[in-house]
Amino acid sequence: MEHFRERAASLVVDAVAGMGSKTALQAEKPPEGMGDFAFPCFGLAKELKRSPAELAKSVAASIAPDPAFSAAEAKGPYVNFRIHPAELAKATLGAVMGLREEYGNAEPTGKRILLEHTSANPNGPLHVGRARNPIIGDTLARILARCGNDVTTEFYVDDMGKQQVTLTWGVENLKHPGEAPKKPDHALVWYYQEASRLMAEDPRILEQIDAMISTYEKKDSAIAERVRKNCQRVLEGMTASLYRLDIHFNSFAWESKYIFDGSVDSVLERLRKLDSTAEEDGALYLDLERHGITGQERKFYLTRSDGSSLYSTRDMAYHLDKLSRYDRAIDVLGEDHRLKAKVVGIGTKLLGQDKPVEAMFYSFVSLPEGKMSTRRGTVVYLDDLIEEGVARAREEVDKRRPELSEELKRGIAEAVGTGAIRYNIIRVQAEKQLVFKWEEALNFEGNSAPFVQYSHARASSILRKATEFGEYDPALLVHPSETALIMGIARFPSVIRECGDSMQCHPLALYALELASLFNQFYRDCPVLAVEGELRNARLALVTASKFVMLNALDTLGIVAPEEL
RNA sequence: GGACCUGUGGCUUAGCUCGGAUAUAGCGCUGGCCUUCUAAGUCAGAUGUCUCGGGUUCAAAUCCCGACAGGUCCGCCA
Repeated sequence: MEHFRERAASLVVDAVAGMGSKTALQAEKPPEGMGDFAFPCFGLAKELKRSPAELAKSVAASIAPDPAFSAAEAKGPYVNFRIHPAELAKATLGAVMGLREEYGNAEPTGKRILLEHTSANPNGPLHVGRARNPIIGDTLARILARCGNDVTTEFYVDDMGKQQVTLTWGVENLKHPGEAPKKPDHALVWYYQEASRLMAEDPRILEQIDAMISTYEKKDSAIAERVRKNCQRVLEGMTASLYRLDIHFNSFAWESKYIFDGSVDSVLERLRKLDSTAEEDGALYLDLERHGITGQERKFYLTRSDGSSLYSTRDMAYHLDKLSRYDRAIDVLGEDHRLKAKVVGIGTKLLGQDKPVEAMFYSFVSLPEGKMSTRRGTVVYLDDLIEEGVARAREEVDKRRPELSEELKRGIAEAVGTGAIRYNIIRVQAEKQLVFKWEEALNFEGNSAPFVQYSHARASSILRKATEFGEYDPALLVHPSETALIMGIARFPSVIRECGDSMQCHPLALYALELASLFNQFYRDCPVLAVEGELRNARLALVTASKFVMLNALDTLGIVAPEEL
């Protein structure tokens, strides 16, 4: 596709040069039925003082004939190119058949990227608000990997915060009234909620917890041990939930490590020497005024009066460590972290690290009745969403495919239920606020994962019934539905690249939907198994290619593509 | 009060980086399509002051300024 675009652009440049201008016209997508690339002539018209429509005509007339295009003509003030369908079919199908699962992948960049995501406080199970992070993070990791990078994913475990100490206090001082749930994150969250409640009521409990924190920060390894043990258990529960969504981490980084190994101390020592930092009552702060942040936000504290470190300071130590080991460090963060991330980046830069701290942000998911809060228990847990999704998918499978084996039905239900959840989160721009609604989160039709999975299954079904096919002639694929589908397939590599460059996932979800829709139109218009001879071979090749690209798109979204639905 | 993000048919949403020809799709609504490779599909139709007001431009959903609404942050918490 890019090849054709560049070819068209260069033909236009040549034609325009003949008219005495060096302006490079930008190709854009014309409306339906007007060809494949359009070059507007308004800018050129101004330069040459001629009317755009008249100019388009003379540009079109002086374009050299090229086998890649079946037409290059003026349409009003535009010069429109139509790609030769046979040429497009040949180039596109050839590429997919050669690369198969790798089609769409970019050349290796040689870059090592550390992608930090999820990093949820281990004080209870993941809820659907927090779930936006791992789903975006994992999808972005898959996109960046297909963009040719060597990607490592990491979960930063906050085992030093008040929330974790509160949880530990609860576990050590309270007794669960009934039978605790089996899954460790669900078992432990009660202690956190109950301890938070008691702490708010009884100042003596608050004192005890504060005392634990203070001892902990003086590098008390016994307390560290106790807190970490509980974090570890909650973490096991979280990773089990994410495992079901096919989300895994290459590594875990523990916040306390950076305290105990002295790296936070050394960071503080170096920060203290900077002109940008100052002290107030013994507390060190970064003056952000010269970094364009004014007003009440300008003093950003790095330590308390007693010299102990704060969260963002430890985060600087962590990011310096990441940047020293990788070419790029990217964080997936909730929008509440915007200022903190900016300051961490300022800090690492001041300490001589020129690589930026890159981040992408998402807005929160709320419930129709308001915000989600683990402490207050006003949440929908990710585990419940997955259970419900898979159960509803199972009902559909039972209804539609009663003849399938139990094993197949179970597999399809799992793929559809979890796929629908991932797709629903990723399909919208990350910066948009989301209100969680069951019927949207578990949508199985229209703009959804099952829609794409269904098209993939249709393709698989055709190929299952076809005998082997050998040579095919792409030039036979000239039906408008075939050409449109091939055009869609040809776009995949640039969609992947665009997502990687802009660190956005939703264009890929929308692309997968479009491709599936194009396949459905082809399916409607062009019988495959019922036609004879050469055309059948060519269409089987197109079905094969479509299946690979739907598979690759779904795989990049972390969604399973079953052979049957 | 200051800073950042978001505002597109009844609902959800793409397009905004890089201004161009009829503003994208889904849900819902109206009416069609299963002796034809899986109807979780498909076709047709209705539904839009692109939050509002200015400005720049031959041309603004898109760029600039100002309002308004929702979210987030502004703690020696995380």
